[in-house]
Amino acid sequence: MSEQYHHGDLRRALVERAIQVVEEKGLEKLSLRGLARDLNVSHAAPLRHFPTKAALLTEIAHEGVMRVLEAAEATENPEPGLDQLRQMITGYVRWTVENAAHYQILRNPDVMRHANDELKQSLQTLAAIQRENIKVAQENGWRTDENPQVLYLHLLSLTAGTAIVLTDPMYSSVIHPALTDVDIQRSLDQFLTAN
Amino acid sequence: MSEQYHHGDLRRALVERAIQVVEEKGLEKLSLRGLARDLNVSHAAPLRHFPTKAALLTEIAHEGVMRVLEAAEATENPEPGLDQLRQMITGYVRWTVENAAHYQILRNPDVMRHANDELKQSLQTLAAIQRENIKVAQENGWRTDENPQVLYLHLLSLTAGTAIVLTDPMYSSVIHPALTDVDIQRSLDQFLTAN
DNA sequence: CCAGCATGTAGTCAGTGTCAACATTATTCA
DNA sequence: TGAATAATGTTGACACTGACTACATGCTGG
Repeated sequence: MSEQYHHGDLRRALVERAIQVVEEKGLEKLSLRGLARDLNVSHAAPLRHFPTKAALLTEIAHEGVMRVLEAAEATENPEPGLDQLRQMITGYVRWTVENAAHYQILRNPDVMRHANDELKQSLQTLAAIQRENIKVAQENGWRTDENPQVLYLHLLSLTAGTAIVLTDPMYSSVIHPALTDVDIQRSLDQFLTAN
Repeated sequence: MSEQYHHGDLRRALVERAIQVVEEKGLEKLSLRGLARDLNVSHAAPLRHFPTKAALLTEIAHEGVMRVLEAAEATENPEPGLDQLRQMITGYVRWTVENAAHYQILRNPDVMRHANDELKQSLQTLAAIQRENIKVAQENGWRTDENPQVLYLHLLSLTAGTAIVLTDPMYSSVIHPALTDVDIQRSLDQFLTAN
């Protein structure tokens, strides 16, 4: 058991501690050297696992998208069509609310500027699933005469927007604190149940 | 005409150059010292106008919210009710698309963490106007039996979400490039025209 | 077993935000 | 008007950061 020199799984520890730091102190306060200190490791050790700070954030973002994908796909008894679409949206929003800090890293514009192919690919996959669900819902009679592109834009805006409104400090002072899960679901359903 | 020592209106120049830098190079690359260099002024001069970098961003954010407010209120022939609501949403989204860099600063979580009362107040004003417009629309027969809180959450999510989807690089690879203003309007109208 | 690789360390560099001490210009009011 | 004072700008410093290099240590497979 090498207690001192080698950490064990520094790579993993960096990712987890980074998310924790963003929760506690905000993205602004996240630094590689700070992480190194927290993990009792020299200031340059993180660079052995991530060549750059942006690479660390990219990895975290990629992991976030994968988790969102799981959450959006974790539908119970997915009755194809509108029901599946509904569960997907709800799953997405639920994950972002429960992982607000992780989600904040994921939607940092500077992360996307350095996005690697892996991250881009996972975003494409998420988009494909969303488009497919819209298609199936339309085949099952939902808004049959609406342009799928328009429906996709609306779906994306509503899910991302709801996630942000519920997690971003910018909106916390403006959103009624007594908002319940039922209210959130009702808001999302405005889009789904309308004909 | 003091050409050398005094700048003239350094405060204003800092705000404008900062927005420009974010457009050109991203928020990540914005630095007070860089701004000072660009404006041919010593590295500490900006601190005479903004005690901290966060204060500069806060000021820019505040100005942004004020402009959004104008854009959201600039309704032509505002027929009270749904029409006014519609024009407000469209104005908001249009401004964000035309001022994507400015909007990006505005919704930086780290800005909100250091928000001053002025900024908070302007956000409250915007929220009040949105709520009021919903109330009037409901009084004029739109979705009369829906909870106003739910409608407000939905409105906020849809406008913010649409703005972000259309301006954030994260979504540019996923949104169809041939999306027209008409498509965007149709997406927003999903919420408004439904009964 | 030991050669090579993965991982960690120490030292350094340029760039940054912020502060304090000082310099210059603008403004106010006796 | 002119001198005190406020506003604005400069210089120099400090601690912190991301990143690079050279070196040290531990691990693993031929």
